[in-house]
Amino acid sequence: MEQIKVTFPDGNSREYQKGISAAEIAKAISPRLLDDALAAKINGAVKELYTVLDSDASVKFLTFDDAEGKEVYWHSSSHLMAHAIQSLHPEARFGVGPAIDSGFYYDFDINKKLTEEDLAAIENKMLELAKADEMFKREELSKDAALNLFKSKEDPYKIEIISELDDTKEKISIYKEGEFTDLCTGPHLPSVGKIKFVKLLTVSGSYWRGDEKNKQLQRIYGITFPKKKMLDEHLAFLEEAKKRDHRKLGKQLDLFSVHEEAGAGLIYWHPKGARIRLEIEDYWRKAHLDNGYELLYSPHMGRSWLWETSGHLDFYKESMYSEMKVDDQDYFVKPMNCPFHIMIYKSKLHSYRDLPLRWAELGTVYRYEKSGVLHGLLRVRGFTQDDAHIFCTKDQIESEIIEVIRFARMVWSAFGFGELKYYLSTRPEKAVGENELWEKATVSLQNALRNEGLEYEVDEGGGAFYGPKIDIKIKDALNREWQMSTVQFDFNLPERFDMKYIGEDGKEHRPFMVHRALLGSLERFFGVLIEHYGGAFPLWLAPVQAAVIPVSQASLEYSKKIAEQLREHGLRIELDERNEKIGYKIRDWETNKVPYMLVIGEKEMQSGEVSVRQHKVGDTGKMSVESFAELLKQKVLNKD
RNA sequence: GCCAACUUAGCUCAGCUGGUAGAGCAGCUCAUUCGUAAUGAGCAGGCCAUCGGUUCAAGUCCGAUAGUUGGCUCCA
Repeated sequence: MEQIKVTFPDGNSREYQKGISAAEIAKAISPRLLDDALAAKINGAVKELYTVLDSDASVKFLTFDDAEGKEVYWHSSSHLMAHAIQSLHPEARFGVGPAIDSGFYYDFDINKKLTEEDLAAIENKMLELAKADEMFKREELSKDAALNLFKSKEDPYKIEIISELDDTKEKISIYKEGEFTDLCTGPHLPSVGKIKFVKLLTVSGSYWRGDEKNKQLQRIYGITFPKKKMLDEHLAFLEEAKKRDHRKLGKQLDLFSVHEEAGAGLIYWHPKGARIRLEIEDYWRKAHLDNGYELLYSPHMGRSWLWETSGHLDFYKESMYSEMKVDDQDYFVKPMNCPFHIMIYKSKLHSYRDLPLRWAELGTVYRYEKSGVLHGLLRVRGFTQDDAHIFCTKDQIESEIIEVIRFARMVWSAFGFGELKYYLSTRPEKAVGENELWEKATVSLQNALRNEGLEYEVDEGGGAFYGPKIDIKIKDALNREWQMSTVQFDFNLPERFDMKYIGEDGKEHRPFMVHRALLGSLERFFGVLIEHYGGAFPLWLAPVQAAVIPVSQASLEYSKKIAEQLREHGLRIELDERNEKIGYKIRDWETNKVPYMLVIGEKEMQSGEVSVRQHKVGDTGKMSVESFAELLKQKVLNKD
């Protein structure tokens, strides 16, 4: 019998009989591996465990610990859910059901409007079907055969998908699992029995293919796990995320509000929230001034000429608020700051010696967002961007981009976000600007990332029509990713506004323009920050840095002096004058997540010290007022 | 905008199949003067989101409007 050589990820290789399946190899290695394995990566492609090997190959067994293993697991779970829905509601027709980053969903068309209460029944059915432990059987078939199959099942969505496939290019395959057959590329688990723990999370409407012109289907999101512990941990994570919800904390800590009577999606910053914003802005301004930026202020509205010239009235109108008449002229509230910065640029003739210009503004813009997408601070209709525009020459773009990336990293680490992810988006099919410009700009973005030694993902064709870009995502304390920063070239606006500078050669040249936002918007950033810190802000941002708490009225006068003394050090201090027991007041400041509490009673009056209690830590002993002030000032300085 | 759920005191929530509203916290007053996560008593607080309908009777049922929440390609 012919032998083949199989190489494993650790570099070792072994000989097996030709025609052996991946599952048999796993079994030969250890029964435990066969048990844990969900699929196999054969020569770089994820395949079913029962895949047969006919020639030398590299094989990696995928378990639930691998991202690709999870994907197979959750994708198979979506089939299982569809199976359960079909057996409970035979009239159901199915859309698509992929695995997602955290679980899976399936879209389907059924007569009944499902509510969250119906999910339990589907969950139970899934567990029941999983017990039957049916295999996922793959079959390949021609386009006609596939069409006939789904015509017989009267499933218009699958028919639509198949009719767009080309079976001369790719095989059309279906998977059967017990009674349930689905169009699918796979790969899948060997059998549904691997799916042990199920939690269906939400049911919602979703348009067929995400297009609101199409029929709205129902979507169920769910997640599954092989071990109970994993499910429990996931549910605990969801619970923790709920606790940190910025909308909840915003109310609880009196940071901000939104008022339906006064308009949805518009944020009111309360004194404590505004205090935090002020600290953010102060840091932001100083950082920009220290890093070669100039700061600008620009109007909140502009005449239609501006928006016609910029092109916003052509390609951005649906996100802009309607015009208002001023002296019979149409004015628009700004959705972006860029045209204003360009007007400032154009207010005089520029020499190449002026460049680069780095102009930043905390610019408040208003954009129409559909009512259904508004979400606390994260998706709003009015917000302040930490916007900047860089105007430079061709020779400067690379160093400018390097500088922006370096600056972004510095700002993010100041706010406690060390782990960033970078995404480079290149030229889409429809684009303005010459190829050479795109090439040059894209290379400069690439070089900037490489220069900093950063890993990045490339989204081919994912750039805006006016230029390539780098997006930066941050990871918060719960490991969730947020897209925050963006650095975008713009080949459109300099052209439209006919921007120029006089070069060394005495001739007119077009400057390069880069849009750049780091925090994105202060509202959204604040929301992310609240969740990242769970409302317990670091000292330098905390609206109240320390509360001075007299044990009884007897030490009130002395406490007042201490509070005053600390305020003179520039610290944000509150004095708790309430006639309550010490335990009550401590509890109150603890729940308000104030970093420090100073307990002042008879003993402290005698010794002239303060008793320091730290949030979440507890009593940390006595020290002098001055050394406490110095400690705090040092921590503020270090953004500790 | 679309689908679903939701909207009751400042906040968090009860209020069963229709019979005109309840708790805790917060607030105010009084007593207490207290040593590291809730002292006690009392008072006050609501056009039950808004508008309309069904009914002898609506917080409760129906409809509309506004808002909130979860979603609306992470592509078989």
